Amino acid sequence: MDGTRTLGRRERLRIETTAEIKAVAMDLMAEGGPGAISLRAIARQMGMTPNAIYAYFATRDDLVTTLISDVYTGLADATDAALDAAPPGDAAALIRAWGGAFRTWALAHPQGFRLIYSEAVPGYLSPEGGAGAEAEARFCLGLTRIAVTAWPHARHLHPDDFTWDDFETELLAPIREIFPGLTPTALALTLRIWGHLHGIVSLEVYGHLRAPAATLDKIYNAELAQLIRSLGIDP
Amino acid sequence: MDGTRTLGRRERLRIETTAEIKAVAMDLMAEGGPGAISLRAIARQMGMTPNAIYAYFATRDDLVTTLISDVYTGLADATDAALDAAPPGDAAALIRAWGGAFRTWALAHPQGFRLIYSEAVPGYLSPEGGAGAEAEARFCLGLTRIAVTAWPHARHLHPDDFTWDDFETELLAPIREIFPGLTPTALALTLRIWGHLHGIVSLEVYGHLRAPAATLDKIYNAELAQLIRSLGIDP
DNA sequence: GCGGAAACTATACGGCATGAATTTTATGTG
DNA sequence: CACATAAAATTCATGCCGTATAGTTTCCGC
Repeated sequence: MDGTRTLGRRERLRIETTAEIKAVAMDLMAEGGPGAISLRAIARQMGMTPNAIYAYFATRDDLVTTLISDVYTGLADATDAALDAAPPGDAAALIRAWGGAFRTWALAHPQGFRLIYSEAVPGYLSPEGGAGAEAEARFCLGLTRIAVTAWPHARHLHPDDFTWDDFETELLAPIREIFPGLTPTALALTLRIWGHLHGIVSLEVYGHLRAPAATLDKIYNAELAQLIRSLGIDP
Repeated sequence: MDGTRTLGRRERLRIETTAEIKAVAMDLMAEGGPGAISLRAIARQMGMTPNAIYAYFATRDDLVTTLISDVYTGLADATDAALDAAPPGDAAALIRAWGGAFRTWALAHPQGFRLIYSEAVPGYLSPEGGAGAEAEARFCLGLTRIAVTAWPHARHLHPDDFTWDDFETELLAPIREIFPGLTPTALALTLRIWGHLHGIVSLEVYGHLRAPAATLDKIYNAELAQLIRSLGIDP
């Protein structure tokens, strides 16, 4: 029995309209930034009354939360796919794949980047735990995998300053289950690497790095190269 | 003759009111974030009509631009002061001073950090060249000074991949005048270091780094320590 | 074919930035 | 001191925004 078979015209329409609302919202965001997402603009675009949207999303914030989740999922999909396409044991290749996918995605979806990382929607308050929490966890898990893969080469280069007490156990448990070889210092390193790449890409996306595009490519490649070196991996 | 002596009551009041508008706007931002900056809220707080503010700032965006400039100036003052208080030739001390001042300022002024780095004001569009451009230049100049100071130790650790052609000359000229010893690769390194620290602090300010405050301190200190090591400086 | 739910519209309220016109207020000058 | 003038502030209006409430249409399952 096919589950979708039982969908009546009603629920099919509902799904399609929901998708259209999100698609129009994404379009508005793509040109105009996250702040351009408004129920009235979406309704105008769709030839509807603003209030009709309330049949699909309880509030504008609910819609934005869904968008953040979708967009972050897209980012996590991109980095995961890059990781899957790289040779699993080759830490340098994993770094180049993940790092490249991250920046490529960010430059292709600058407004999406702003949406998920800078609360750029006027009155929006993200729900507890954050909007794209699940996707963000998956996104970071990829980076953690890299750190775990590289750790045998890297551990002697980094002072072993951290213990598991430095992290909150409820967040920790699922990660340690997936990566039994993870150490506290490797986790701290993971967060720092995240920061490095996030920072460079973030400055680039927001236009603070006033250099030609080709130079920004070189700078990011230099960053990845030094990251690989700093993890004690042979080029 | 004292220049301020010639100020009449009128201009003194104007200056005071302008200052009060900015102060109230800062207060609103401190509790409620950059998005809470609204002319009506400011006017309410001051017991005025919203339109009265137009006598002091042409538009809300003008006010925001001024605020960004003020806030960024505060950040640049903080990092400059830290740099001035450190032993000039000691690159490791400069890094710890600058990096520490940067993060300390960001944690003390999280909403200011959001204001200057993430365009979090609803419909705000920053003018050409960016709002806090002068302060940002000064802020980056401090970091450049560190890179220049450390470069003799660091240069053999970094492949010399960059040339002056990689950067735009009009932005470059004033910097090269201040730092005759600056090389293109050192400048690229400066931007990358900016990215590293910006990214870690940014993730922390936005709550993406879900770890206890003490751990975040340790992570940042580990970052500064590794930065010093990666520049070939003895501890 | 009929009851009820889902989808949608109409109207309204309060908040926002801002423009134009107007009144109030203070200043410098005759 | 009185008055013209410019600055400061108010009032009124327009057009955005989210969203609450109430009413209407449409379609599905029984």
